[in-house]
Amino acid sequence: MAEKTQSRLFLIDAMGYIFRAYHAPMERLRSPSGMPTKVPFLFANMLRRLVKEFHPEYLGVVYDVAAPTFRDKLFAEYKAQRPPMPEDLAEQIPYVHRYCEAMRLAQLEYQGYEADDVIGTLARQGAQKGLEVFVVTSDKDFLQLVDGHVRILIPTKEDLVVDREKVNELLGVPPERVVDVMSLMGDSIDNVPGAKGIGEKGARDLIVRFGSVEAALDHAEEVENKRYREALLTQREQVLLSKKLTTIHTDVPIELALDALRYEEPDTEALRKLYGELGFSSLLKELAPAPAEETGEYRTLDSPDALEKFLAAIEPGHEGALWVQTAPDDEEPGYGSRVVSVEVSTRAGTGAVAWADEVGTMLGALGKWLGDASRAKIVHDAKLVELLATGAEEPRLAGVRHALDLYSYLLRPTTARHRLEDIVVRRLNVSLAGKAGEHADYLMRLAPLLRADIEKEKLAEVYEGIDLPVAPVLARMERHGVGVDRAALEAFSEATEEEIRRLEQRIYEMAGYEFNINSTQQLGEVLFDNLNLPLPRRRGKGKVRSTAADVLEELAPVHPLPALVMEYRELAKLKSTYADALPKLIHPDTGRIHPRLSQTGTSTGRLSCSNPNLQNIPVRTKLGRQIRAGFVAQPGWTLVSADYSQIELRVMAHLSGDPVLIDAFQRGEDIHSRTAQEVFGVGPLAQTPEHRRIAKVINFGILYGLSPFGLARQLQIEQKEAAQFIARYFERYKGVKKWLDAQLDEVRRTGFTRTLFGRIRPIPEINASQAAMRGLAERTALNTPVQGTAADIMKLAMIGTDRRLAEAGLRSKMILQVHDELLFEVPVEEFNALKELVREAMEKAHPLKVPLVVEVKSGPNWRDMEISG
DNA sequence: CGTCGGTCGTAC
DNA sequence: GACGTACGACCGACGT
Repeated sequence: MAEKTQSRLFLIDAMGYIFRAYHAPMERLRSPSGMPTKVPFLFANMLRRLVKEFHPEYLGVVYDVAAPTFRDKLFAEYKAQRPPMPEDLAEQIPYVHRYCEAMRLAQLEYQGYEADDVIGTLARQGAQKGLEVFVVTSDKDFLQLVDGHVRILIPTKEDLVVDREKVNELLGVPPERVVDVMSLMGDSIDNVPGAKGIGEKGARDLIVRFGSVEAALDHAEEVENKRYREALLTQREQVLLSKKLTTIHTDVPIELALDALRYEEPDTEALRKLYGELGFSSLLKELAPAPAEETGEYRTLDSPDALEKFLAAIEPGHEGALWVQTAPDDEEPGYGSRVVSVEVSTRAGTGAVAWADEVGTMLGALGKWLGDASRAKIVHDAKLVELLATGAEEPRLAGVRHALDLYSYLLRPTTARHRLEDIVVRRLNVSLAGKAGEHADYLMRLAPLLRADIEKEKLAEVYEGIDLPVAPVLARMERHGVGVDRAALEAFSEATEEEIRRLEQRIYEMAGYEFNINSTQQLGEVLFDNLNLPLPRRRGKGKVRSTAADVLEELAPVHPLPALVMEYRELAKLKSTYADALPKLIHPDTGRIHPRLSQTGTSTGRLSCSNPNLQNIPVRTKLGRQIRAGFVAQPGWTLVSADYSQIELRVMAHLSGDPVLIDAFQRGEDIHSRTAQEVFGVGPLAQTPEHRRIAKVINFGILYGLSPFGLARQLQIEQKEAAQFIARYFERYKGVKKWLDAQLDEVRRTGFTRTLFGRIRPIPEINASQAAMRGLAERTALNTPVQGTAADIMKLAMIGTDRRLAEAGLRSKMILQVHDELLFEVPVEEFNALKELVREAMEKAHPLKVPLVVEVKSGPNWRDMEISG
């Protein structure tokens, strides 16, 4: 440890920080109970950083008191325009206090004095006592306090320390002149008027020239700039008043009581409780592990027989919890994961574990209970239990009543994680101790809590009717997997490798040297520094200039290199993401790929797919479609694809009730052509392909909440023209416009969107103060009910199709879902039966005001599919 | 040497 | 800034 020369005193401008934190863009941050928490969170993080980096010996947190101060008397309007504190800020402040208490920090407030003056006074006194003083604030006013002993610490990511020199750098004047500059500039936040017409630059120049506000006022006549001169001549009183308001007093009659400010070890238990309550899991992790808390009685079932007896002893009608434990290094268990133990529980506070040392015997013992639908079960991940604890044949898992991952997802679809550990921390504010049997115990404890929430939020129907019943369907899809043609993918990889190398050489030659084409930074240097190609306006928001496809496309007419890079990128993408990656995921036992279809991976209710993601296999370009040819049916079977035609636009027709849109779909019209007719007023016969193309872009854009800007960019037209198209669209589809407006209204009021089936998505950003964030929230609020309703319908179709397949005794297998498409692997002789069965199941999944239309195709692989019937 | 945010590109 | 939802490869900065 370095020798300490001087003790350090930190004075924190709490209210200043709190206001800034409140305006930080983290609307999502909420406690498990739904209260916004960004203020205490950022405050805690700021202090954590500060303690870690500076090891303060003395520290005080200074607040303002809600009482009139001398400034109020001095200037009635001072802080007058400040609106009353927003409710969602006020409710967070007590938690800052609680945090400070838990940290055992001194909290200071003095009746009748503002935090500024208290801090100023304490800082001076600290300096006089020989302390090194840091004032933690982002308020520029405080820069006037800086001297040899007092510095300002601006709490940002890098925690900027401001000394005399730095003040000069920031404001262009030394600390003694800060007040003068500020009182000319004014401060709209603190309602310090300043001089109208003089901004930061003007203020600095005037003070540098004249030395003080008074001198500048006295020599106003000499100022050449007319605006400044007039301002000084006409606003003398206001400027002098501003100076009084800005000046921080360092002579408040208070006494620095150092002993009270000594930094002490925090009260870990209080912190733990607070972090748990607020859902600060990252901070919680940093604390020492929770003391072994009142854990249940856990025991070991040391034989399959004992497990069977345990399960048999569960009274009919009584719920039992089941946890399937996979290998600890298996972060995302799925098909093929190894089961190391199973845990069961019938009463909160108890749990029993059975170790699966003999593969299969343990699961065998479970079978009877698992398959008995009259025995209600509580599990975490129903799909995983189905996948790992049952075989391909009967008995399957039956009688699942509570699936906690689905509960968690339905309640908070935007929360990143829904692991049992995460839910335990969120709901019960403890972390698991790692004891065998504990998982099943917590399933029992949590199930009634989450179930109550589900009912309160009116989510039971979507749970019972959609998300729970689709889980076993997904499990069977994962288990069956998808066949791939390894040789075809490897051949593709080799062929592209050669072509990629040729392209690389040509690119290097053109650039004049070798570089990493995959690095946007290096590519940017080649294009914009060396070749001096024109920088596209306003692209690239970081330090790296954008080299995205649309930028390269714009550059293509100027130079041949961008086109080569685009070609290189297409090949490199196909090779690395698909051709090389897919064969690695072929399962050694089955020779097939078993992607994970996640039911809790999206905010809208869609599925997501990973390991690998088969929902983004190329289809647009000819080259890309070669990858698609790598997905094949086994001999004697065929692939069948059934996709919904325009499902999202149909959903919007239904939700909005727009008569024109409904009419178009009821007549079975080409919807893009109809939109072209509505927007451009040209009938189908007079339409050019261009009309329809634009109409198509508009139709899709509407679903995403597009702006004139976005439409103009995509269509390469003037923004004004794009705005006309949109206006025209809404004129013709008035019902759509009305519905979209009503959606926004509702989300602004409630903070939630809902799909047709009641699935919710919280959108707290809808009332954010930052326009960009609010804009995104608004578009999200428009898109989610449409996308989510379509997803719900697709899940219903999957449930119905799965049931009909079983009833019909067909061997055909549903193997994949790609949002509006279902893929099946079908014995050729079953094809005709399957085709009608699927069409029926999908088109009748749920009746809407418009028909749902399904197109069925079949073929030997996923590329060469032909329409049939 | 792992983690993580940024950029890019694929799908619907 | 500027059109919604995903997953994943790659780079490069950062921390150990």
